[in-house]
Amino acid sequence: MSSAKDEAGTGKPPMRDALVTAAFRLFLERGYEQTTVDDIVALAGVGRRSFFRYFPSKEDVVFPDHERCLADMTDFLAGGSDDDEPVGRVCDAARLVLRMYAENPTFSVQRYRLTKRVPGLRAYELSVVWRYERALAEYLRRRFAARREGTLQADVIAAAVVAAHNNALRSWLRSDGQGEASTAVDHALAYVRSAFGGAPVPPAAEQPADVVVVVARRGAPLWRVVQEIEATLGRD
Amino acid sequence: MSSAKDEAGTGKPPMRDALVTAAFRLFLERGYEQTTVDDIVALAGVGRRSFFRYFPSKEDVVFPDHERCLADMTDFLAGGSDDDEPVGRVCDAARLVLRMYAENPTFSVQRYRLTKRVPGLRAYELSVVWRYERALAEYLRRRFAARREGTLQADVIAAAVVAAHNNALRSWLRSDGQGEASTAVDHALAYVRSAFGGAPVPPAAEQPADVVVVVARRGAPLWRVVQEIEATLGRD
DNA sequence: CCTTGGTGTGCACTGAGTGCCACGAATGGT
DNA sequence: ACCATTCGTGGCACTCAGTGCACACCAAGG
Repeated sequence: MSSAKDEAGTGKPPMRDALVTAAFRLFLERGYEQTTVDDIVALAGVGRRSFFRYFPSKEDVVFPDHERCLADMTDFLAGGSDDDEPVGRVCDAARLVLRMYAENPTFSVQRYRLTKRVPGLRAYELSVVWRYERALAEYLRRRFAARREGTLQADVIAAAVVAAHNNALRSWLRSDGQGEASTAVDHALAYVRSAFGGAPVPPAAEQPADVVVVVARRGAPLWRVVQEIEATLGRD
Repeated sequence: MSSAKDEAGTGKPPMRDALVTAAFRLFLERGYEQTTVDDIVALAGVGRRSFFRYFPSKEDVVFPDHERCLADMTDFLAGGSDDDEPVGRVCDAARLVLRMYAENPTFSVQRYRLTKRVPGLRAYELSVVWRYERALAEYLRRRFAARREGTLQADVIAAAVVAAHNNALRSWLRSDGQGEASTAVDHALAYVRSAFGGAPVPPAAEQPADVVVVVARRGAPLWRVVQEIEATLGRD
């Protein structure tokens, strides 16, 4: 029904947006589980089959823009240079997600209230967040390839960045999107950076590191280890 | 069918175990998605309705013991005293999960291979891990209630502990359960503790390690670092 | 004997998701 | 103008997970 014409300027399919708005209208007024896909397509005036053409599952309609945001994040991480400080780069990547949420505050708050109440949506959100975390961790693994504990550090730092980001994001969502979201996230990410500070990346350690890692073979002479530590730590 | 008697000593229902073994036999030989619940109950020789009496969903049969482990973890965290160092307590709680995996190495490895290949099971595992992480975070939030950034630190540290634990656990699972799982997890958790200000590395490892990693915050007193190294390295 | 109560089972139903095919509207080549 | 292809869409039937309900069985106990 209605127009088969695309809106000028955007190449976006209007049907997809119609499904999202119809779905959220029903989700908000009668609940997620009480709304069937048939209800959504009836309200949107489209066939049931078309719903699953745009969204592989009913849960996907709740997170319509995350696929795009994930692609942006991977592009952002792939586009950096090797001179970037890895942890800072990952924090900037996390800010992309925040920006997406901040673009539609009311929508984000509605979705937050929905996912908080529906266990199935919380579980689905976890898989979405997990993909972001994996993207960050894979980037850090590449950057930390030279380190001895590179994969461990990459996984832990990625998890910490995501947790800090989500902590700030959720507090912003809980306040109905009042205030500037970026300041809270900056603050949370600063905490992570203070814990994992710019680590000593071997080739070019430009900025001073907060943490120094020393690896010693068991049986190595103690004076040699102390000498090594004093050289890097004692200067502070 | 079969015995209606409980096995002496254990109050476990035998039907539940029969369903788990039947399910895994089919999952391994023809895949998870290619196996229906009807197939499982047919092999186990029970009614279809009984499956859902023991497992709320098909995915739950893959993680039959996590509910119990989560209860153990919350009990463990609730049973501590206020004198405990919070981060260390949380690390010990994480070790409970590792212990559960290590109790049945072959089963754990089979399940790992399964969850790695099936996206639906990976998503379900995320929700399981999330509940562990929430238990750790809630504990830390209580312990950090006095701090100004208590909830942030609690969330970030819990996420880091879980990530470190999972990193070590997965590397152990990838090696078919060879070697001692606890050493890798101890190592990974030591990294997290070093990053978040707890004591550098409190307990000396029982097994002799080939390398000793010491992580020190810049600005920490040198004598303290040397003392820590001497305690672990010098004893050899 | 007839109650309870717990446990296992059969049946019918809802709803998500899929495969297949048919229809109509562009598009494109001759 | 004609046919052929493609694409977006809708309709139909089907599988399968999960649920509600009722019934059968078996214990203990009046």
